[in-house]
Amino acid sequence: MNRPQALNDIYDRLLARFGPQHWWPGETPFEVMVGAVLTQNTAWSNVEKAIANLKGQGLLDPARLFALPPPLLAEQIRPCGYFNLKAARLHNLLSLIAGRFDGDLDRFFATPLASLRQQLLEVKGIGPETADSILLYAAGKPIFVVDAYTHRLLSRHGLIAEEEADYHQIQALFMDALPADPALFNEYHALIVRVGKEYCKKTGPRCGECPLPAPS
DNA sequence: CACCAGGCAAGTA
DNA sequence: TACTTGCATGGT
Repeated sequence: MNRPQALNDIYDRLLARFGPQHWWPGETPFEVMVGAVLTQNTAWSNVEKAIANLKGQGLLDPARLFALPPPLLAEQIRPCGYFNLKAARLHNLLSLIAGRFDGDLDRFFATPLASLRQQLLEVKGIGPETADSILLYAAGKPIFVVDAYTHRLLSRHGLIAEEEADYHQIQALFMDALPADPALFNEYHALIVRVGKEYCKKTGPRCGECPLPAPS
């Protein structure tokens, strides 16, 4: 079976088994964007605690958060780990939005996709996955998000060679195989995380109960 | 106790 | 270019 068909088949099986996932967890685009930075190499349950702190302090707002000195921001996001690093990274991102877009997230997201992605990647601390998560889940752009689960799933099912697994190559596999539909990209990535958390963890995979065909 | 979780950048050779 | 390391909390 060719790869585009395999990827479409996997989507159909995941959707049939798990149903729509309603991602990304977050009430506003700004909250989603902040969550994308805070969840870097971190369990989402810890990010929730950090977001709850910010919300409780009334800080979940571009101007308020940018005005907060990074050491105080770090204190609020402590539960999600790497707090000094992430405070600086968030501040870098907020600085871009404040400086070039007057703190207006809608204006920032109205930037053409290629330019918007490039500007995100120029922020120190925003790599390809964080940029694409913001583009897809906060801005609603047609970009496929590749993460550790995506990489692992394709590798375990023999759809990529381990060393071939460059971020943009994996992204291209999905974007070439699927129509450029943000709702579809959203759902597919969410389903990959869903099956990954339950059956395709780094250690202890439970392939026998996984709705996908067992790896060969 | 060890290992893992929706990365990224900086350092080394 | 290709590895390696630091960053850090909370759950299993």
